[in-house]
This record gives sequence, structure tokens and C-alpha cells, in this order.
Amino acid sequence: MYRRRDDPRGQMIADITNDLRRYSTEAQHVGHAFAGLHGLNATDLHALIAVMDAELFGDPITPGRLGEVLDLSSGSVTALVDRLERGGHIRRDRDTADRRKVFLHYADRGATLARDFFGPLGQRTDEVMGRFSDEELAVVHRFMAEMVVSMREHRDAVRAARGEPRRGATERAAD
Amino acid sequence: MYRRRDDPRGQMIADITNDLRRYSTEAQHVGHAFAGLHGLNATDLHALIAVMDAELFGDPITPGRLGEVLDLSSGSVTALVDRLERGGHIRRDRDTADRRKVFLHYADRGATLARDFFGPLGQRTDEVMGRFSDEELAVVHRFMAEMVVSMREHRDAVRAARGEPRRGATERAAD
DNA sequence: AACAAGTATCTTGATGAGCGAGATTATCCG
DNA sequence: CGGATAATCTCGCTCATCAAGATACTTGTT
Repeated sequence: MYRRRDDPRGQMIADITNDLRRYSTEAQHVGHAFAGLHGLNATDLHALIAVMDAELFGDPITPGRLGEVLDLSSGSVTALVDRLERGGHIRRDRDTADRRKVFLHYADRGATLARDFFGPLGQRTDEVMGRFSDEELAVVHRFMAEMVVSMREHRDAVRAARGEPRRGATERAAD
Repeated sequence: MYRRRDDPRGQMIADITNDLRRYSTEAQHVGHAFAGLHGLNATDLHALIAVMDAELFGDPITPGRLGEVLDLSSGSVTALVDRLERGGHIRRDRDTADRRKVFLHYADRGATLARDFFGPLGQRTDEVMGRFSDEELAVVHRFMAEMVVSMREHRDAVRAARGEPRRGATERAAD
């Protein structure tokens, strides 16, 4: 769409670029719509997923880190966590060792919501994957994994371009 | 992350699912950061891209359709278009045939912005693609194209789940 | 101990994006 | 013309986010 080339490979690259952009856009719309359906906004859903990811990874997230991940101010994070806690999606737990810290854990309601979100999505994804061989999926995985790395670098570059360079840099792979 | 399976193929599917989710998430963050860098918000950037896409496709978009695409109320669309017009990113043009309609065209500032957004991104994408053969890219394209279709269907399903079924359904392939 | 500096979270007041309902403007059809 | 329909815009409100500062706890130093 934005690059037109005459050679087949160039065309293929342009096509994939469009695919990726469309996929991301639609994914965002899905998130937006799903969130609205459940009385949340897009940020809330992101936050909920981040909390779940961190916990599943065995390393609960704190409000501070959540703010870094979502690129929110500390005040917004407090409001966000308040909302999610009030809605029964997550819990706050003070760290016993360092009592300044607060760990965020998902509550039942949050877990249910996440399952409802990813379940149907995963089903559709599985259908598509069913039409590809193991070797083909391996190629797709290799490609997408590299794209994720590339996109993370780009995100950091863009974030760094405004104001202070951000702290977190490429945070660990757990999301 | 959300599905752990023991067979290699199941693991591969889970990995790709994670790749896709991470990619979308990061893409969103990039959009958010880039928009902020230029005094816009994420919606504005989406809108700008939608306007450009429509125009490049030779079929300029109206505020009404823009609202459908972004899932915004009519009031929000007006405010959005006002913002973008005030910022010199787009222009309003009345249709000469049906003077109720307003067509949105991007202005110089908008075109520049879009180029600044997609340029560096495309560069990074190209780097990754350079590490894949033609055949491999063809597989990726086939996969992603199917995923886009699947995601669109899912989006419509989720949107339909709340309130009236939305009008637009799977809009034409042009974005 | 006591104090200072650092870190994590929370509070407050202001801004502005988005919604919903209704008003406005233009077109179509009898 | 007059009514119905359609597209866009206006208005009043709510709430997410920000920026700056307050609070609570920890760590290091003397």
C-alpha cells in the first residue's frame, strides 16, 4: 500500500507489511470492543493482561512497573489499579519485605475475563494454524519472533525520542 | 503462555500465539508513543492512517465511515476531525454531488507525519525480511493474510455482542 | 539512634477525549 | 411545498490521564 514495487519480492514485502499493520489494527479494535463489552477500557484490559502475565511468570508486577509497561504516569496507574480493584479484577498486596511495594495479583473476576478474552481468540487462531504444516509454522514463528524483537527496539527508540530516555528498556520476555 | 502443551506442534502454536499478542501490544505502544511525540493521541493516529488508506485506495472516507472504522460516536468523530483539521493534518471537503457528505483528505502535514511513522518502521521490517527467502516470505504472507481475515471476523463478532449488530461488517480490504 | 536521601505509591486539581441526545443542514420523494 | 431520511455538528456531562506534590517506607551515614 505504501510501497509499490515491481519485483515480486518487493511486492511480497509490501503485502506482509500491510498484513502486519492490519492485524495489529484489528487486534486493537478487538481489544477495545471486548473491553467496552465488559465495562473496561483498552488500558484496563492491557493492564489486566500484564498483571496476569507477570503472575503466571511467577514474578508479580508492581504499580510502578505496570506504569512503565503501559507508559502511564504514576497518578494514572493509581487510578487504574483502583478501578481494577474496585471491579474485582485484581488485588493489591503489600510486600512484607519492603512495605513500600505493592504487588498486583489477579482475582477470580480478572482470571475469568482474561479467559473469555483469549479463549475464542485462540480458537480462531488454531483454525488458521490447522491449515499449515509444522515446517510452515516454524517459519512463521521464526519470523514473528524476530518481528517482535524488532518492534520492541522500535518502541524503545520512539519512547526515547521524547523527553528522558525511558528506564525499562527492553523488559524481559514475559508478556 | 496461556496454553502449555507437550507435543512440539502444540508448543509451536502456543509460541506463535504469544508472538502475535506481543507484536500487537508492542505495535500499540509504538503508535501511542509516536502519537504523543507529535502532539496526537492514539485515536488521532489511527484516524489519520484510515484517511490516508482510503484516499490512496481512491475512495475518500467520510466522517460517518471513519466513526464506524474506529468505533466512535458521531460527536467524538466531529471532535476528532476538528482536532486533525486544526492541526493541519487533514482537510474537509464537501461532496459536490451530495452536499450533505463530507470527504476527508489528508493535508501535507498529515502525509509527512504518516511517512515519518511508517518509514522507520518499514526499515526495521525490511531488515527482518531480508533474513528470509522468497518461499519463506510467501508462507508468512499466506499465514498473516488468513490471520487478518480471522481477526476481522472476531472483531465483528465481539462488536456484535454488545448492543446492535454493527453496520459496517467486514469492510473492504483497503487499509 | 537519628537524620538525610532515595524509592514506591497515593492524592489533588486541571485538561481534554469520548459519549449520548438533540439540533442543524442537505437531499429525496410524494 | 412538506415530510421523511440522512449526514454532520453542538452541547453538557463523565471519566481517564497528566503533572506536581504529599505520604510512607527503606537504606545508608554519622
